Amino acid sequence: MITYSIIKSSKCLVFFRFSCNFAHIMAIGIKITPPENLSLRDPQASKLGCRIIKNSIILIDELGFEAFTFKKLAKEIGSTEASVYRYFENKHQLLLYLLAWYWQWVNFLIDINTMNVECAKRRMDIIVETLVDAKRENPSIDYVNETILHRIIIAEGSKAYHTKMVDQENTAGLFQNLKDLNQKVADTILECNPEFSFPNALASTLFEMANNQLFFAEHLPKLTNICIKDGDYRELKEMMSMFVHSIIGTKVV
Amino acid sequence: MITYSIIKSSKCLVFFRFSCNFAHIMAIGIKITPPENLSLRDPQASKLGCRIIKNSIILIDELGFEAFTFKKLAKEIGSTEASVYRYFENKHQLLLYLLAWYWQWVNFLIDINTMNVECAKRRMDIIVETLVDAKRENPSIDYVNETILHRIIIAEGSKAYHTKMVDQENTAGLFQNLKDLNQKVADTILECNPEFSFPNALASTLFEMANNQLFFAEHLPKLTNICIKDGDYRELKEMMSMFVHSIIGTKVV
DNA sequence: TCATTGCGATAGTATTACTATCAAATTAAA
DNA sequence: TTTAATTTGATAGTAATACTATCGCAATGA
Repeated sequence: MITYSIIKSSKCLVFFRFSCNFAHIMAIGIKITPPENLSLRDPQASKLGCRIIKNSIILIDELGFEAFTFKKLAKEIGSTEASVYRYFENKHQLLLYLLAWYWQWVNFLIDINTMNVECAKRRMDIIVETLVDAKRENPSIDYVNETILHRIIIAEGSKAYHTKMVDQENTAGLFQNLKDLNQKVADTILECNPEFSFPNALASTLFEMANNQLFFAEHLPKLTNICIKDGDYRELKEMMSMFVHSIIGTKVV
Repeated sequence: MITYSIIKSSKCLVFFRFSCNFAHIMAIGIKITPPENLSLRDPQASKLGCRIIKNSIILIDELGFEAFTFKKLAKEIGSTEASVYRYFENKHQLLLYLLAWYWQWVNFLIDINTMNVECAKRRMDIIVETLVDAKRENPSIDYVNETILHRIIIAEGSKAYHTKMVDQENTAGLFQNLKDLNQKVADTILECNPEFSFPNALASTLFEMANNQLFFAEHLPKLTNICIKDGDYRELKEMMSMFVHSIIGTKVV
């Protein structure tokens, strides 16, 4: 369950005064809390912890997950390796933490983006848009750059579960946020067509598809027909929307 | 271009005598040749090279790619780390070699499985089946266990391109076999519906989907509706077939 | 103000990911 | 069949990684 809370800040209040359009209400904030066993202590509860989060996102994006080390991170934030290890057991746990954050964040974005949208087909399209382009920033948390985090998800996301510890980690609940997100999308698919037999499989395919096609468009263009220029993701959104509605045989109400 | 050749061996000739059904002609062999720059020297040209291939497949499957090292491999085959390094620059290159092998192998399997099948829709279904269940073994090469290799592809395949060197490696042609395979599937999609706009994107989605759904079925069942028991992949094949034909709007001729 | 906790500093270990060298063994060429 | 070239095994060594352990100071909170 996600809890919503209004964050107070002068900047946000200004936005409130100028617009009632959801897309501009920057004052809606959310406290994201990855599972407790994804860190040795809550990084959001201390300054060092927040610096670890913030700079690990930047550094993983910059170096790639393989070349990223706690030593380099410590140097970057002017701390020590040992201090970083007090927050996370290892870099894999840190990656899982960031992913859990992201999954929860997308879940929240879907909630606010689909709020008050009656038509299930339209909600499905909004979900696709959100998966492809989860770029809205959370104004209440300045130590997470959602745009860079999204790049990490695209490039490194699948490494979260492609390990020998998957089963163990899954049992420990470390993928709960991903499963919640999957279920939310699956439920919307079922609303489009209650007879559809594979809602969860389609939902997970959509996640992977969004990330992979973005990755291919940039790095292996022969594997896609999508072209992304100037941050315009419309082509991918339209393709995915077309795929989804073809598969589930959405009937427009 | 793949070259086909008949391999002679007593075992294979026996099969020849008993059956003319393609599924049982085990005497069709294929020499698979990954790009030259995927190894420092051709491992298939020496005994040690073949032992490296054979046992790296077994060991990666056993330990997972992260825990797999050349030292452990050397110990396994009774050789030395330095000797393994004479064949492959590092374990990432070895993984790429194995994947290139696999992609070429699946390409070949699609060729023989769809041989003489006129109907494009039927060929598409055979492609889906082959992607999901590339389990036929190549009798002419005993140092590659295709079944175990398939497990590696499912568990580690995406790590091939999720690195900071993708662009460089792609320029060097290391993903050519994957792109060829993708193009073959894309061409068949276009045969089903010449108007279809996203053949390559759908093809790459099918590859990822086959592997991911198999992985989820085993490790993260909440992310799929597919259930695999006793090696029966029919449910996945049927789901994917349904997805494909819904998307491309196949017309049965 | 006293106890706890967090942090920085330093040290140390086993493993990883290589590179280099040399001699013995094997293979290919003459 | 001898010679030359190549391939391997054996050993050594290095820089980096992935940690673990200890200590004392500083901030915090009860």
